[in-house]
Amino acid sequence: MGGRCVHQEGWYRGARRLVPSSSRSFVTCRRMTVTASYRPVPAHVDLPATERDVIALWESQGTFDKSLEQREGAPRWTFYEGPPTANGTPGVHHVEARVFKDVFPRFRTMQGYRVERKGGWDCHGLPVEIAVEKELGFNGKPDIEAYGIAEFNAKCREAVLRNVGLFEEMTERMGYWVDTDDPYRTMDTSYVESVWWALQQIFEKGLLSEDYRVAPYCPRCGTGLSDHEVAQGYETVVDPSVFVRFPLTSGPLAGEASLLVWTTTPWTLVSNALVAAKADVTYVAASNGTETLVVAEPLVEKALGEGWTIDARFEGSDLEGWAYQRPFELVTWPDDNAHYIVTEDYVTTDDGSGLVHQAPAFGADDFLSGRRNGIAMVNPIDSSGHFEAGLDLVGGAFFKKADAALVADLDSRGLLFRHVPYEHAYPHCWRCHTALMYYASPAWYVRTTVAKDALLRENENTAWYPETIQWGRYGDWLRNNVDWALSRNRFWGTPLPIWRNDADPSKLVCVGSLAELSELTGRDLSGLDPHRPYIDDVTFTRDGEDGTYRRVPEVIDAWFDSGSMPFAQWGYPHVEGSAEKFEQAFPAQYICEAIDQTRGWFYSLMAVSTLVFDKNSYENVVCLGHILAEDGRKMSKHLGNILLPVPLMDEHGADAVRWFMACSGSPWQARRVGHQALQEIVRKVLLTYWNTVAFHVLYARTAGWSPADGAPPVAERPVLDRWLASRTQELVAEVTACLERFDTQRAGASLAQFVDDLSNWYVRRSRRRFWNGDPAALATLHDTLDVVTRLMAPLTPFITEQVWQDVVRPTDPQAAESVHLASWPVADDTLIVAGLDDQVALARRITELGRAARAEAKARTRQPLRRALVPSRAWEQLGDELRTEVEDELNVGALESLAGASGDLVEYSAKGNFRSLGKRFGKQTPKVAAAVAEADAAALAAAVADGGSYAVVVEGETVEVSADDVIVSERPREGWAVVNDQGETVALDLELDEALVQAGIAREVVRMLQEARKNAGLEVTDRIRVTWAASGQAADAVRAHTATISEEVLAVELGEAAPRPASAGQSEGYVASDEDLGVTISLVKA
RNA sequence: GGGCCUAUAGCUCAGCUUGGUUAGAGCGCUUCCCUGAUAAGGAAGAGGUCACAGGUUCAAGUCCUGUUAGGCCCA
Repeated sequence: MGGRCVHQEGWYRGARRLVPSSSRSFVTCRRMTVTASYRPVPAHVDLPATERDVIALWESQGTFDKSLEQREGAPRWTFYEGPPTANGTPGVHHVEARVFKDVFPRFRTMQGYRVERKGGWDCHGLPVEIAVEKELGFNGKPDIEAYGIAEFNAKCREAVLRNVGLFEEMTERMGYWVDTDDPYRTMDTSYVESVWWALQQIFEKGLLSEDYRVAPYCPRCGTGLSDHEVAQGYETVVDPSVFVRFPLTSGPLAGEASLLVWTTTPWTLVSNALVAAKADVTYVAASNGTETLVVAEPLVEKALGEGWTIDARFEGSDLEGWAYQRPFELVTWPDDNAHYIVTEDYVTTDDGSGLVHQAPAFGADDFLSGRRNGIAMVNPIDSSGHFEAGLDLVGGAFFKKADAALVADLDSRGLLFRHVPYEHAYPHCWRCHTALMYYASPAWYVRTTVAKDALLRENENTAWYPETIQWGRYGDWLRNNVDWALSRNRFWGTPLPIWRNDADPSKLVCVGSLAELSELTGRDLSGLDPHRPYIDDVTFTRDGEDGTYRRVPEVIDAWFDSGSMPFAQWGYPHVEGSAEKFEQAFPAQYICEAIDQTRGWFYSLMAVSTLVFDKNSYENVVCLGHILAEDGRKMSKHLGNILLPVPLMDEHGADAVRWFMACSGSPWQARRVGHQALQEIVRKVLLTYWNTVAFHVLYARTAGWSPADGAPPVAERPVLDRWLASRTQELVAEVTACLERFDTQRAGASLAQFVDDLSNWYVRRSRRRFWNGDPAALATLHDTLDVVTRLMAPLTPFITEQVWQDVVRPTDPQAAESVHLASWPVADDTLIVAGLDDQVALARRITELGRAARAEAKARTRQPLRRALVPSRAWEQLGDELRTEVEDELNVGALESLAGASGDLVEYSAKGNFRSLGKRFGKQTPKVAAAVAEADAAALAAAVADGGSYAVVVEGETVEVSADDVIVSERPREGWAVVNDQGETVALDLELDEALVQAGIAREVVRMLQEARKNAGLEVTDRIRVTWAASGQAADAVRAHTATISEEVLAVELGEAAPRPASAGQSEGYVASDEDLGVTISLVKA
């Protein structure tokens, strides 16, 4: 097999199975084909500008479409796009989720899967209505009705798509590949019909029903809210908290005492029906000399304060039936059954007085208690949240605004015991921020509680990232599942497709499509807009039945729309071909949103598909933490700390933003995004990678080398090549494993470390070989860049595409036309050399120590030293090749073993290796370690050196220790610069002779000339003519090293002469001089 | 009141699953070194009660319990 073999196209080759990579390796790459060479690459790159070019390239090549066409017939990896409501401008937090929605589909596509990415828009719902209302200056439902539902909904339809353009711009700019040409839209007729079909399924299972319930209700919006909407709207507010006297009118304390009742909603006192006590709590009648009050015993002090004496005790159950005088007589009560004490389990003694005021219309517990006790429903507040106009004191007042007047009135009548502001979290409408009422009204429910076991089962089978959500936050929510309040008394939503017989309200028909409706009505309604108000006009009768069927007025919760997207995006089951599409793409392998969707989309998806198909619609769900501003707070206009996504990407590049989202910190955690973090990514990751590419291209072009020219097999290349090849394969395995478990953080850390090693170790150490155009080095780096480019492609699709176009594609006719059409690398185990990475790590460790020793001895690196000594074990492990690397790096003549030095040069020390000793000796570990430390280290070192063991005595017992049990350090004695750390030692021989000094000077001169070359603006390949002037030792040194210096600086001539005076003839040469060195040079381009 | 998450250097964060000798990185600061790709790189220094208190263990940043503080969610 020929060809450049690192990447190979067609890992998936169109057959209906996955074909793993063949065993082609990049060991031998010889091909006779003449290949074009690398495209020139600028050393400095403008990343945002490059990204715009790449976007244009993708556009012109149709790359995204090709990434799907190429996988025609391949196994699918299904992704669902959670539809944003395009009802606002996109923010940086949208980028976060979209990065994750892009990375894994790209990765899986490269792995050979077909990953369809159908975009979608959430079109219905209150947010849209609110925005339109605001635009039209409306203030509630009556305004809308006056305006006309048809016109209003037309405005909503228009508003929804108004910001789509902004989302599309951001989507394109960040490189998120999603099909925005053919998105699903929840307002489309086919989508609505799918939702109807699902509701019909649920209806037929008896799980869709109407009930009176107390539910959170927004009086401004005039609709009930679902629990997950309520969940989003808690706000901390200060409410009046009042303790009120309810004088007793029956029972043993009648006329003598009052109940003390606590509430934070004084406006509900108008509708008080009952007081609840807890049966098994002790209540007391307490007096302070002027009055007697009844409270729960544990709360006496908290509720009443000091100075109260207890007159009598009662069990809660004793209180049952005692009547009291209600706090307000503002509303007439229809019967006599009210205003007495009942017992309820939900009463607690945590807060208040242990006596709870109940108003059945305004609390869930109150409602159930009222129903149990046959209490009439008294509700003086209309659906807009205002008290009935005719009432005294509060007539026409908005419920929240009535508190002050009511409290003042209680006070004036002597019923107010105490009034303190109370700060608590109270639910508000998540869109309009109006305080919610808990309000009894009829509503349609999906009986999700019936499916609770199935939901728990499906959750068990779903993989959550991070997994704590599964049975933590989300599982908790499922276990406390309540029925889904589905209906909304609104306008812009999927109409609830239930028609009720007006003669017999128990007769209901749930319609699953316009076709069914056509059949029922006997006229063709296939072209009907299924929205209000048109659908409201559709009525029908049925043979043999009296009355007319009319649609119920409600629309449904938009969350049900989004939860239906797995099938509704295809119009399933009505649209032709939708069944096949649905079956191919259900369930999804992957969805991803931020954590706020636990009770939103994650739930609605799971609930809908479990109810309809008895199966969850996603297998893996990634749940992201929120993005915060640089100051650690939420981004908000109010705080002025907003970063807009497109400008942010135009400044730093989308790749940097993507890398931040995917790889910086933990994605599950709330994270701070800021300019500094992004700049660091650009500098440390992206530019380091780019510079390595630029370096490679520069020297490959200089040498006229291209991959087709071939190179020796990897096994025959120098050690650093073998190391890099091995490390690259390990990187492939590591990054693949990380991405397969959705761990972008670790994948990013591995890649960043690799790029750093590549640039700052491999390339730096191998520069000389690149200057010389060594095919082994060039081939190694080329193949590595090819692999790492593909590994980085899902994370940073732009810069990798540019590199692909500059480096891989021009040099390989078989290369895919885009990196995103290339196949994912598969680790070639045959290239992995066991232990090599450790050896190289040791070499790097020793150079580190050597540098430290030089710094300590103030021996600058350019001054060659005769030799450095390292422990014998390290010396052996390194081998010849790596010893040479270390010698070069440290600028020493030779790296020698300490063991070879004369005996008194080395001092041994030994200490115990706790990890090893601990396993063997347990409790005795510290004693054995102490014995090792005290032993004769030289003898011990000698004994264990050859795999032998050494006996130490611990509390009279002899214990054998071997090499693994101890850490032996060798430490040279005086006259040496020594750095010793954790068993590794480097000793430098600091003695200089004339030859070394001269070599040092020569190297200074080289350095000087190189700098001069650079300052003179020469190309790296330019030859030069040099003249120099120096005296004494320096002159001797230059003379002695003329050949070396010339070679190093590409001088065709290096003559000793008086340089031209600086004042004259500067145009003919570049002059530099170093006073410390006593050398002046002058150079001209040859 | 309940659930979950977090607490490690001035700042941003790894490390905790699987306990091991002297707890790391980057940014910032100081002093050096190196540099014919680099907006880079390297060495040294300053900077840490690994939130606190118990416990398990020969050994705890890591495991267990409790507490405190912050965050998110729910009541």
